[in-house]
Amino acid sequence: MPLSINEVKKLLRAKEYKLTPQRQIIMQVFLDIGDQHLSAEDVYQIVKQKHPDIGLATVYRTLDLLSDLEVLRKMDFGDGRSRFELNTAGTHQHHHLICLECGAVEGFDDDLLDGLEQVIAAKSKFKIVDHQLKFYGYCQACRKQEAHD
Amino acid sequence: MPLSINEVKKLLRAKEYKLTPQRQIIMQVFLDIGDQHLSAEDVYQIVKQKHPDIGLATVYRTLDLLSDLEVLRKMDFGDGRSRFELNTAGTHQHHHLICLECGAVEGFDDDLLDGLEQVIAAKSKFKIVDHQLKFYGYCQACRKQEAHD
DNA sequence: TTTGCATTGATATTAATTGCCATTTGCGTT
DNA sequence: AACGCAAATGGCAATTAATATCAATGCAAA
Ligand SMILES: [Zn+2]
Ligand SMILES: [Zn+2]
Ligand SMILES: [Zn+2]
Ligand SMILES: [Zn+2]
Repeated sequence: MPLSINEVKKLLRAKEYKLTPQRQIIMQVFLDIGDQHLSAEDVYQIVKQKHPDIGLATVYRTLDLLSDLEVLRKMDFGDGRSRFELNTAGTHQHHHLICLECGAVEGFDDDLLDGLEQVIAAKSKFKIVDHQLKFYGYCQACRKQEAHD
Repeated sequence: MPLSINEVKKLLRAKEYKLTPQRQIIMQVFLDIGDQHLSAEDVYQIVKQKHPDIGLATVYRTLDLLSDLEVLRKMDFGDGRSRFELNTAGTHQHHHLICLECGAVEGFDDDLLDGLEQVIAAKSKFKIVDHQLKFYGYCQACRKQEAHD
């Protein structure tokens, strides 16, 4: 659970990576922005405001690197681009509600599935290490505007 | 639950669509091939063997059309392309195991989540209409070759 | 047969991501 | 402080899935 840049630095060092200024800048975006799901382009636009000389390729590389370190979590909500968020709670407890109307994504943490992995593992030959649960529906704003009930 | 071409024809007719030869050929791939998850390119390659004059665009269009009719189900397993499968059992009961080593995908049907939607809906402001559950791990073949236990 | 309209197939286009490579940077060693 | 070198960067080309475009085709009704 990396809460600070220093903890990220330790994780990088442990795998012989450096905490470059660019990596620090990109990491800071996620530490600042809170509970949001950003695409690579999102991050690029935010970062460019204060650091116009950063490259898009570096953003992609850094997001992948931080995902490998499990500092970030790479997700796909079906809109054709990957999205990234801070991996604070363990992956297992974090799930998503996705609005079919406007695409809004809301995260929530719950461990209701923890027992389920063993049940599934017993029925199959898989060694399960992770899971991902997404709910699709209509958010409150869209429910008010259209008749989705 | 469309088991036959005729049932698909009815569903198409109900929405003013025709069962063209191309659509029938593409649909037949899924009826023949059983429990697999095919990309548009996969379908295109299979279909081209006996019908070399079919176009890739038509494959894409037909897969989208059949997904709209809920004859097929469009899925994403994180390998950068959409995959399609017969939508026999309801979507709600169909889930997937994905091998992190070789990418193999295994489907299984289970209704263990049916009660969960209400629990989540109660905690959030979403009107939930669907969900998707994926498990990640290592398939039997990969477990034998590498030490993943 | 003629007209209208959905469908098709070839091709161009879009958009996210990755690959490539010359240049720069961080950092340990002199 | 200057050096050497691998790692990292930035700009841009290349790739790739998917979509858009559009002329040609085919079917169905009049
Ligand atoms: Zn919404
Ligand atoms: Zn989230
Ligand atoms: Zn495997
Ligand atoms: Zn399946």
